[in-house]
Amino acid sequence: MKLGQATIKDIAKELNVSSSTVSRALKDYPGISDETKRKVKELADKLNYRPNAVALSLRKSKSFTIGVIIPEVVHFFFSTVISGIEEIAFANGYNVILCQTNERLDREKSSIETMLSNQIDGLLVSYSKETTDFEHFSKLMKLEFPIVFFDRLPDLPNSINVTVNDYDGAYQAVTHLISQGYKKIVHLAGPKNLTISKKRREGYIQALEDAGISVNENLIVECPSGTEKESFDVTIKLFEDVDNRPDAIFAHHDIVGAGAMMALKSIGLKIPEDVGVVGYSNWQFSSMIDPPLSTVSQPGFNIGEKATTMLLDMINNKNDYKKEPVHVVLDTELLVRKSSVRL
Amino acid sequence: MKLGQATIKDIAKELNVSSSTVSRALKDYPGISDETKRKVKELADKLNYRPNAVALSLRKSKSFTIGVIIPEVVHFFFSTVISGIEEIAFANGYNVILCQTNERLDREKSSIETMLSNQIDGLLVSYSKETTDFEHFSKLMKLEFPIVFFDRLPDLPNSINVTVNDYDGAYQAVTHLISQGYKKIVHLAGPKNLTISKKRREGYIQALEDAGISVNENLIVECPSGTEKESFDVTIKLFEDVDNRPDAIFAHHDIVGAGAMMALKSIGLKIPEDVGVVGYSNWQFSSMIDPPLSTVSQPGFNIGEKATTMLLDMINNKNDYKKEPVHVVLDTELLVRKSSVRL
DNA sequence: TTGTAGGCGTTATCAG
DNA sequence: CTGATAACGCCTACAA
Repeated sequence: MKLGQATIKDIAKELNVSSSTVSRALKDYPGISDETKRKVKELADKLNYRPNAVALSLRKSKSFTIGVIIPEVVHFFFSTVISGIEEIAFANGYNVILCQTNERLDREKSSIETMLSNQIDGLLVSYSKETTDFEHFSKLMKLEFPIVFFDRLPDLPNSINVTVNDYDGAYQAVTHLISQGYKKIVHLAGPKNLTISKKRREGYIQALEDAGISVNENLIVECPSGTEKESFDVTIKLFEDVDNRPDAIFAHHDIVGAGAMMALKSIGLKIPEDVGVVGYSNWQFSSMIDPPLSTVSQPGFNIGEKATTMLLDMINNKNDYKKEPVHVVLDTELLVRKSSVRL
Repeated sequence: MKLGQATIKDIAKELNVSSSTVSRALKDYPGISDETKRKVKELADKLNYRPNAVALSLRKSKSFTIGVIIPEVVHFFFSTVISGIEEIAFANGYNVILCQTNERLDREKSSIETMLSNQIDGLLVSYSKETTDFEHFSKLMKLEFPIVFFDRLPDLPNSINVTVNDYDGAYQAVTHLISQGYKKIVHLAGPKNLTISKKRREGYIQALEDAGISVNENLIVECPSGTEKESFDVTIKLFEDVDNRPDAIFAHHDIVGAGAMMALKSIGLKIPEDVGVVGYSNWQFSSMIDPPLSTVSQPGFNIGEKATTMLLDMINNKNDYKKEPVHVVLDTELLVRKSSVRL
């Protein structure tokens, strides 16, 4: 800010009027002579006047800025969500402050503190994998501070949530595998404390039960870190017993699925002939790997849009979400590709 | 901000001291009795006092916020850069306001206006594909407003720049292809107005010349949008003439490379036996496609870190970059995978 | 139609 | 050791 930005005062001084007159002229208030308005606007233009949003924030106790807490930008899914958030925020004159937690709770907490210091008007949150206690959120919610959670939902009453139908996505994926004749289906699951993981697991279990296949807990293996390497190792282990191998994998996201595919190839198993694989999230790469990975597509952009729209509604009291818990569920879509089709 | 946040005044009133005393006590100024300090801090704690960063910004004419302008978050490369930016900013007590331009100039301009209104202390920019005139930047630079450009560099004297060595990356990639015996190497190039495109093209040309291969302009085809579909179509066309086909492709990024690979497969050509392919940027998917795509890896995270470090130096006058144009060039790394190895 | 004064939360300066 | 005051830029009730 060495910009030497012109202020209302500067304009007032030069024109020999008061700053209130300038302020009003700039906003086309009634009861200002056209002559004055013209002069003021002209000079403002000439001086390249730009209202100081910080002063405005202070004055109005409103910053027109929303905070976004996400685990990691580099996750394709989250980057699409951010796009949606940005779009709506921008269209409504709001700024977006971004903080990634890198899946760490301490980072999450301190980011929120900083954002609050900066007087954000509301918060969009997808919390970290380390977060199991939600008091830092509930504290704010009790004070009626606007928060919308997306993708990862807290175990809190009255939270406002936007997710996809993870249960249904998983159910569809597993049902599809069953329809292709796969019988012994592994679930490479996500961290237990995430609702999305729970829901996907439930969908997996229900699909099996509805097909009359008994659920074997040994076939549900957690891949908490979600890296390719982790799922590679887990998969190798699962397929160790040559006489008793699973014949399909439902992975809780595409990277995990891709890691599993590499493992399968490395031990000479053919996809989809020997083993079927379905992932989750429709990452950018999923259609390009070999064979193309079937997956459950989540509408990330829409999630961002919807969550932001709701948050702005809350901020501007257009809608009273307080009366009941709200949970918007967007539909997933099963994308069937080669990795899971053998009929 | 229905938070009813406690202010210094509140503390002062409750303790029957002046706000200046509270302010000083909170910051451990000398000349405040330990007793007072204790009381103030205790109460501040109890009231969950949080300094109002907006008021501070106004007072100090400094917001501890930097703006970031990028084309699109969903580009893997940019998301890694953001990670690097965030990391350094956060570590130094700075916030990050993010705006994506979606490759549109009007959006770029208005984003900058908004950010300036919000009194950002500096700007990190990778401009849009539509941007050919840089006056909206040079205007600010003349006023000594701190700006660091990364990845896409403007045609401006005295700009502070961080990029990778695109020329060298391309040179290495093409030299590698030549070393594998490929002779008729296509370049699927990026938009002409981007320096990165120019540099990569130059590297491509130089590598050919150094190997004594004459450059055929028909083999340099622009893929401005950079989508899979576009490069698919372009590739199909390039290989139409069965008797006179190229035998290798150097793509200006991995998506373009992947699109080309799909096209090659669709017309029955084998990679790398018939045609070798090298991409650029090392997208997440590149190691997972079939065959794994050779590529030039750019250190996105490091670019973000470096650019932010430099920007903060400028903001805090720790370093005087004004005296001469600065261009930090980080090294790329050629990742040789199956798509380009046939010897 | 315009001006004056006060305040949003904080801190620097000057005065006790 | 502590307090009063002014100022950052803007808006608005009240006054003229």
